[in-house]
Amino acid sequence: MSQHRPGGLSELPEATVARLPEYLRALHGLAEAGHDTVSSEGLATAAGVNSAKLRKDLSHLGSYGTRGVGYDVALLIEQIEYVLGLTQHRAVALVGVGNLGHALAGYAGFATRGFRIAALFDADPAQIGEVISGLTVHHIRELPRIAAEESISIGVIATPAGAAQAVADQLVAVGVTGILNFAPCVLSVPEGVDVRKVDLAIELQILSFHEHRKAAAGSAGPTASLTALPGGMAGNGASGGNQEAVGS
Amino acid sequence: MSQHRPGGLSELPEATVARLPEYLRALHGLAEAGHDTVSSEGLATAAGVNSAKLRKDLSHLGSYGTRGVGYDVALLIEQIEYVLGLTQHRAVALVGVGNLGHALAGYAGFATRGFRIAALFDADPAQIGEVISGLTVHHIRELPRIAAEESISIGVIATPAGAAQAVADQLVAVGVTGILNFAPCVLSVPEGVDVRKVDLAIELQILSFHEHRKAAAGSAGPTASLTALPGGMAGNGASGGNQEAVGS
DNA sequence: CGCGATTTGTGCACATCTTCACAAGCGCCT
DNA sequence: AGGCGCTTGTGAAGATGTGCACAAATCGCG
Ligand SMILES: NC(=O)c1ccc[n+]([C@@H]2O[C@H](COP(=O)([O-])OP(=O)(O)OC[C@H]3O[C@@H](n4cnc5c(N)ncnc54)[C@H](O)[C@@H]3O)[C@@H](O)[C@H]2O)c1
Ligand SMILES: NC(=O)c1ccc[n+]([C@@H]2O[C@H](COP(=O)([O-])OP(=O)(O)OC[C@H]3O[C@@H](n4cnc5c(N)ncnc54)[C@H](O)[C@@H]3O)[C@@H](O)[C@H]2O)c1
Repeated sequence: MSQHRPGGLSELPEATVARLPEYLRALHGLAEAGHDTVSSEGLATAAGVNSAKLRKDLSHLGSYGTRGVGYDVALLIEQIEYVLGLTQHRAVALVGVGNLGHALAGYAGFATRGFRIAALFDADPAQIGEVISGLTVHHIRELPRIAAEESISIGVIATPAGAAQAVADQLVAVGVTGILNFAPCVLSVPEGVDVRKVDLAIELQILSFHEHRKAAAGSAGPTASLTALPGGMAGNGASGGNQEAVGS
Repeated sequence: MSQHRPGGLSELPEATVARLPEYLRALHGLAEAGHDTVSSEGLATAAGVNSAKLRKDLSHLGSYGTRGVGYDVALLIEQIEYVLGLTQHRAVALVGVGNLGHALAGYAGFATRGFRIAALFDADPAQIGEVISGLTVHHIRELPRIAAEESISIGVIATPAGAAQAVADQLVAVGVTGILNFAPCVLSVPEGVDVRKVDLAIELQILSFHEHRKAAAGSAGPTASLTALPGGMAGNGASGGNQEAVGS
């Protein structure tokens, strides 16, 4: 047969990488439910995607499905965990144990899904020394020492936006090359460092757009255009001129 | 001139919609810094995107930039807020005030970016009646009454995964058509209801993949292939046969 | 041993998104 | 008034992602 040579990790399409964790979660669920094998259709449903897409995704890993049967659940879990680099539980540093940081520090999903919170950091003297879920909060200035001891590879930033860039710089300085940023700001990092951002407000605003769109479609008919645009005169009088986009 | 007819909200590419909130955040920063106008290059940098992409995105809104000058900051803020439906502060219901829910309930970014937490819900009798950031926690069974009073349009789910689908069903039943789900599970909802999901573990796993990839490239040269694949024999002996994908 | 039922893997066409490159438009300065 | 430099808006090409539809492979069964 083709043998296909899985190529390199670099050849995995980014969109596929983003879905593998979802497949993994679904597979763990299936394994707990006692399934030994699963069809692409079954797994696709559990993961909320199209089955053809799922098959194509899995084929990129060199895929060990069996025609007429499906995929071996345990084997597939192992494959995906390997590809994602989860076989070693990576050490994660969490910086900023405020409102959100406390919740994250106590989150069980860290450990159960391939990670280990290795250390907590903050800059506020009042927080230093506090123990959260068995972990002591260290001053951020201890980051270099602890990063070396624990071989931190991923950093999570849960500080206010104003401090995020400075924290990112410090993380990069101690060798962290993957950052998950909860602060609502753009981080600038050297090439080779990956940043992913989670912003609650952005998610809500995207939902809001769809609410708005649905409402407009309902009230103004299927051809609804940008009705009642704020026009141009509000902020400043300049550039006025031509905003007759109203009503239609 | 072209006049371009902004078409409808429906014509905005989804990728563009997902970036508008980021532009909006950057614009607010620029406004506070005292800028009246901004070039596509400047705004693109502040938002962390390519300037051509930004211009194309803005052109979809009918865009009122001025050649040779740039965009009027205040006007653009207004335009984007209108398109995203933020001119009315939407009412949000938060269900599940555990670890994460507490952090979300106390999050100031809700209010400052176009939303109003209208009510908190939980199922745990121990939580009912508690006041968090000025809001009382209600029993989930009061959802219908309160949803009607407050005209909730968006629901946030911060319950354990096992309860998420039931909560989603209840939200949909009271007319919510936009859901932000923090529970690690797939929600099934009727057509017309939008679900967005935030999963911390998935983000970390994607970062982990890139760490893994970078490490492999470094140690095994640029042509690094899926070295040391777990092989095929672990889960079960079946389907063995042809896993000589090792080394090569 | 062969056949039919089932399910994978993938070629292909289509859709969406990104990026470049540049003409057209605008304001400022002389 | 005219020219110049700057910036937008967009056509076109390429890259990436999606989904259909079907041949190929495998299993179970008679
Ligand atoms: N709370 C939420 O639900 C929520 C949701 C989405 C996003 N966010 C974002 O997450 C971030 C944290 O939110 P929060 O509500 O936990 O804020 P917070 O103010 O409660 O906590 C911030 C913590 O960061 C620490 N800190 C400040 N500067 C630091 C530095 N230089 N180094 C180390 N630690 C530092 C502070 O001492 C504090 O403990 C913010 O950027 C916020 O916008 C929060
Ligand atoms: N804590 C985190 O940092 C974090 C991070 C990412 C994702 N999550 C996810 O967010 C969710 C909540 O996490 P958590 O740590 O806050 O959990 P938690 O157990 O602390 O809180 C869950 C809350 O939901 C309530 N609840 C349970 N069933 C309910 C129902 N049917 N209706 C209404 N309320 C109900 C519980 O009473 C509890 O207060 C989980 O799915 C978790 O996986 C948490």
